[in-house]
Order: sequence, then C-alpha cells, then structure tokens
Amino acid sequence: MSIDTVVTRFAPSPSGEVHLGNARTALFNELLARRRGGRMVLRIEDTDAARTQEVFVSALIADLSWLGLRWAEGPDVGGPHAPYRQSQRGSIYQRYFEQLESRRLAYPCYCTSLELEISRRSQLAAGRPPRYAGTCRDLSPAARQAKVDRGVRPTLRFRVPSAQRIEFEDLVHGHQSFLSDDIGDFIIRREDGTAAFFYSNAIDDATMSITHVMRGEDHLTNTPRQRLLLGALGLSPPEYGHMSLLLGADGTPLSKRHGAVSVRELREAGYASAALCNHLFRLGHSTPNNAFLTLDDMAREFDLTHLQRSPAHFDPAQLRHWQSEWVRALSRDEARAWLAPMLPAGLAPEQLDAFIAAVLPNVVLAEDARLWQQIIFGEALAFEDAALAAARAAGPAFFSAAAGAVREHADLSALRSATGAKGAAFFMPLRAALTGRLHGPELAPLLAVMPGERVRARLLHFARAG
RNA sequence: GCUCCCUUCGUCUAGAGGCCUAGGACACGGCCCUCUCAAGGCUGGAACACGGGUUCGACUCCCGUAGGGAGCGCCA
Repeated sequence: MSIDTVVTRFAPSPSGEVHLGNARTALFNELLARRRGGRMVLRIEDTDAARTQEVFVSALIADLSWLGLRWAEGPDVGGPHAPYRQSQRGSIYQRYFEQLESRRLAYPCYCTSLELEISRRSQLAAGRPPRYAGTCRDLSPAARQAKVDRGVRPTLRFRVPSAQRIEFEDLVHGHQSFLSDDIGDFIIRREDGTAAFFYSNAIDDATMSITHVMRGEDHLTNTPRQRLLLGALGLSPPEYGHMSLLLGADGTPLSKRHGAVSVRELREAGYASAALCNHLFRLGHSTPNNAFLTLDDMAREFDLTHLQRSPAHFDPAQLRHWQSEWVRALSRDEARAWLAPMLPAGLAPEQLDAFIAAVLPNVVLAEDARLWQQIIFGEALAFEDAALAAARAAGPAFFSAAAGAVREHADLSALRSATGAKGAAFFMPLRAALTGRLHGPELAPLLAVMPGERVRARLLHFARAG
C-alpha cells in the first residue's frame, strides 16, 4: 500500500435511514476511490448518543452493501485505524484535547446554553453575525475558579486565531478563501465530555489517513474551521470536494429532515440497486455515456471536473427509466432469478420462460410482474368495468365457440376459426375475458403460458349469458 | 445581518471567447409497427435569470441586480 494511495471515506451518523443524498455521497466516494485505485473507509459518526440508534448502524451497512458499495475498512470489517465508531474513539480525541488545552489553543467555556442563546439572539437583533462573544476566552484564574466552585461543567472551545486568511483548493469549487475573523471560537468538546462534530470529524479524517473526501456542500463553510483545527495540531487535512445538495422534485432539500425517499423505500418498491446507482451517478455529475453503466464503468467515467456545482433534483421518472433499462438488459437467467420467487411453486421451467417472454416487455418493477402472475396463475380474476363491458358485448356465442376450441392449450388460430372473428373484434373480447382488462402484453404469448383449463373456464364464464 | 456557494430546455446535463441555427438523455407530443398497453423505429416542441461592461465577436471573461441554497448550534 503506497503512501500515495487514495483513501476516501463515507461517514454517516446512524440517526435515520440512508437517504438518497447520503447514498450519492457514498457512491461518489466509492467511485473516486475505485477510479484512483484506492479504497474507501466507512466510519460511523455516533457521537450524539441521543440521536444514535443501533438499528440504524446495521440498516446502513445493509443499504450500502445492497447498493454494491464496498469498503476496505469499517466497523464490520475492521482495519488498521480501528475503531471505526466515533463513540469508541474517546481516547484518541482525549489526547488531542489535552494537547490543545496545554498549548492554550483551546479553553474551557462556562457559558450555559441559555446564555449563549440569548447572546445569539441579541446579536442577530442588532444586525450582527451570531458569533461566540468570547466571554470565557481570557478568564482570570480566579474567575475560572468561581465558575468551577459553582459547579458549572465547561465545554472546550477552540481559540480561533485573528486576522488569518484560510485558503484551500476544493475538488469541486476550486480556490476558496476565508477570513478567520469571520469565525467565532467554536465548541470542540461538549459539556458531557464527548467530541463535537467539527473536531471528531476532522481528527478522524486526519488520523485515519483519509486523502480525499466527497461531502455535501453544507460543509463548505465548515472547512476553514476544520483546517484551522488540524493546522493547530500539526495534522494534515484531506482534500475535500463539496457536492451540491440533492433536492426533491419539489425543490426542497432531500435531507434526513425533509426527504421521505430512502434507499430502503426504493429497494422495497422493487428498484434494482444498479438502476438507482445509474440515476444517482448522473445527479450532479455528467457523463457523455447514455448507456446503462456498472459500478466499474462508472468508476472509469467518474470525473471530478464533471461535477455540477448547482443543486440537482431527484427525478423519479429518470430512476424509472434506468430501472426499465435494467429490466431490458436482463439475460434469460437473470430474469428467471428475478421473477421465479413470485411465481407459483412447481412451475415447469418452460412455463417460467414462457411467462417471462410474455410479460417482460411490460414490466418495469417487480410489482408489475406480480400483477401479471396473479392474472395468469391466480384463481380469481378482477374485472375492470370497461373490460367487463367489452367481454359481454361480444356475446355468449363468441365465447362458447371459443371455449369449444380450447384443447390442452389454447391455440390462437383454432380460436380464430372457431369464432370466425378477426382483428380487434377477435382479440379484445378474449383479452377482456382472460385478463379482466383492456391493456396488457401481447395475447399470443400470454395464451401460451395460461393453463388450458383456466382459459376454458374464463371463456365459459361469458358463454353463459345473463 | 455577516460569510460562502449557485443560476443553460419541465428535469439531469454538454458547453473552458468564434466549432452554438446552443448538443445529448429523461419526460411530453406526433407518426410507423400493432388486438390494446408496453417495447422498438422515426420525428417534433422545449433553455443560456436580468442589466451593464470587456472584445471584431460572449452561454463562455468582469461588475452589478434579482432569485435560490448553505454556514454562523453543547446537530452532523
């Protein structure tokens, strides 16, 4: 493993389901790693005990695996930088807290949440940026002792240096420049002793040898803080690429808080992970290739210069298109594996293949196939009003003639000559009587798979007029 | 309020000063195929937020305006 190896990471917090925005972030980190022959690290950011739920950790791993992502290091596979859960990295954080404190680069802050809230509001009301006022920045030993005596548990704040320019290159947005004077001293350790996000996130990236990180654009203005912190500790930050946010079709942020679209929901709706990845890959990233791509293809085509800087809207219609492409590209064996589980047990292989040949062109989601298997193999048949009317209109004679022509299997030409009907006058009553609806897959292959006795029974139903 | 980011068809996007009569994909319309739907083939409509510069020439560069978004949290 050379020193130049690209190491990316995906660092979700297990406080909810994996949403599309997270999934895309994970995918892009994976693609960047694959593209450069590197690896990805999975890290669980569970410092907020109140919001963390253990079920989300396993759900998250399941979702990412389902998407086809793979990480070389993580809580489930271990690795040289273990542990991979922030809740277990306290001693590492402690070491750097001590360093910062002893060098007076951080100081205890005794302000209460209430005091801070009041300060923030009054600053905002006065038309000023809501920044930490610096109340505890230079407390005298006596003043500090007084706070301690009152039993106030302090947080730890990072002392942001004044009059510094923080510059860096963003993988997506290019050169960035910020002024340290615009940044207030921020909390790096909470009252309960746990590490806060700015801190743990930056420390972990540095100590886990992460070299590149694709993350949401909401972190762009956090980056100077993290660089300052790492700089003070003599640690080197990874390169960050800030990706535009993913919005819903309605233009609202597709975040944990607002979005209802999770990987789990899409999977349960019957979408293939490859289809989802194809859509995600083109959200905020462009490729001249309009073909359905595998993850390896995507890795080859992944290009940081083709990352879009403006927000993208998740479009269910486009997801559906990729899903449709996925179905269209299914080999016979793959289609069999996909659809067999929803068909009646004990079906002959020829019947399974006949079913697939008949319905696959009309199938996008597994749900569609389920509907047709129900119509073809199910006992009861539900009729749409229009179909019922169309069947009745053909008259009992049509159906008794047709039913009489059904042998072991229903043969279209035998039925045609028996009824003497042709064209739509022949097909539509048949379609209506056999499927209960006016639209669907071609009738010939459909008839080939439907058991002969069922065909006869459904035809006879309309032969008894009245 | 301050700082930062963003703005090309309905949507995803191509475009790095002349290659742009702005290209592709999805969606939508039409035609063909056809028992219907789907699939497939052909085809059509559809965009540079606005205003100033710079330049022989601007979607591309600069400056403003408008609009959208993020951050400024003991949330990540």
